[in-house]
Amino acid sequence: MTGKKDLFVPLEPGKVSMYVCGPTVYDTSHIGHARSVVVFDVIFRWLRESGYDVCYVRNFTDVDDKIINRANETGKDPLEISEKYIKEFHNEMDALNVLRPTIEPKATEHISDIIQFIEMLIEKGRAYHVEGSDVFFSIDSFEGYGKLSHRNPDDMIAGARIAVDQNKRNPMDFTLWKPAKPGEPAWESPWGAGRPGWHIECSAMSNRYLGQSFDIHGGGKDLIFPHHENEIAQSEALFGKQFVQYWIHNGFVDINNEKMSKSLGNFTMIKDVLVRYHPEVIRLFLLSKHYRSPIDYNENSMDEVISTLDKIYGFLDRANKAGVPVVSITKNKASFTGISSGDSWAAFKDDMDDDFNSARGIATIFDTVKKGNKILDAVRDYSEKSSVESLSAENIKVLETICFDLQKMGNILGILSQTPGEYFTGKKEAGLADRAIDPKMVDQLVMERTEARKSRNFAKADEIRAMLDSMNIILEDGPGGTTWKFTH
RNA sequence: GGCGGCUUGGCCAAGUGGUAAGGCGACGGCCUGCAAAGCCGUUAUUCUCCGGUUCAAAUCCGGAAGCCGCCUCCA
Repeated sequence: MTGKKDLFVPLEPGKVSMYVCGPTVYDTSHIGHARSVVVFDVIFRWLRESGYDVCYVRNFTDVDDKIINRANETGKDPLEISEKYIKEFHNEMDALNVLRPTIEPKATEHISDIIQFIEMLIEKGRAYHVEGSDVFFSIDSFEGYGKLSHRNPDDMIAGARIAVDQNKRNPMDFTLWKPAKPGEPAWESPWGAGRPGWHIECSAMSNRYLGQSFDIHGGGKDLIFPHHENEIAQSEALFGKQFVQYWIHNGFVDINNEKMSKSLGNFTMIKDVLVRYHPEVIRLFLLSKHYRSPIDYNENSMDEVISTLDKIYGFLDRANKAGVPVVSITKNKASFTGISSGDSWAAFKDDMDDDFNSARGIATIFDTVKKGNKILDAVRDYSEKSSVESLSAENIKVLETICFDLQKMGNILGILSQTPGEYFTGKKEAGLADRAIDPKMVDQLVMERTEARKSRNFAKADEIRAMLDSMNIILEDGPGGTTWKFTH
């Protein structure tokens, strides 16, 4: 509300109530939806990690003009449309390793809450019903209108782009309830059969689950006006107290430096991105910039993030092979009992405590990986046996802490959910499938090269390596033998 | 027209008063038969420009330029 960073103090000690505007389920979700969801997923995870009992509500708008239009276009039932896209949304978010919110309410399941809310607004003189038309919220009845978006209603040229409904007392008044046309989804109400306007559902549902006043409200930047402004007006006009303590708005995802738009035809859907990239690459990318800034989706950036994730898993793999047990914390919490976190985790905590600065958190991950690699390098001479004994007990302990810290950080960002073995095997399989390469053939060539190297026939060895290189395969001669991987 | 934001090395990107994190790339070195990976070092005397405040500014204030978003459905 201040437009600045403020110290976070929840309304109720130890508890956080958070409401985030979810999607209108009329179409496939795009990368921009993914950013919002992933950003708030990390915020949710971090608040929980910080010891708060978090009630996280994210709604589905499942009744709306766009859904009705889509239904008319396809000849399907609106409910069928919304169900289809809710399911799709869930599948994609699961793939992105997004935790389910505490509650995911749907507008259509809260019609009576909405009607009651509107009735109370009318009673208080904050809303009015125009016979044969909509119920409108009267912005003149609410003094603070425009305080979130810093707009003065008088300055806004209402109706500059669309015709103003002549029934409105003030051109800026917005719809709370609108009558249904024949065939449209409708619910009985004191104002006839109809359906809710867009903004009212969030006021009604947040009130239902979080109360008249709650801690955090989030959503995309574009929702600031009019959506969130209108929510404030509705809720504060009715309850007379501050609606939300802290507003969090995430920035947009651009595609090759252009805004996603229908006219440019550059809508980038989550499912398409998931085909191209590992889910954790997508998450890491979405978190590589501060959540408030715009982020640009392009091939170059994605390639960079691939290297990033490879580097982190690469270290875990190295540590694992050197005898430091590495298991995924998300899958195996119990095995981490008894290990305490170290300096790296403390640094990461500072990063995240400062307005959820995931970009800085990722830098801390790099520092941590470097620290670990350094230790492994220092004992490399002894690593030929690649056994636990080659590392001193002290080193193992340090490395254990480093790996534990990394797992904890990964668990907040929603990455490192695989073991390094699973990760690299998965990558290899994806590469093989993409390129239609037979792994047996690769293994055969690698073996031949190993033989050639043994007999010091380096010319032949290099020839084989060049051949594999042309198939985008890179060899790594390590203490445990030669391994290979795809360049991306 | 109104409102808000952004401008940091070749690229990506942290950094809201104390003397420029991190990543990618590039170059040099260690390691290697040669590589790869990893590690070490180098790569912005300077943060779009011009003024001002301050002992001290990328960070605060004023002005200019460029870019972007919102004001209509939009994450």
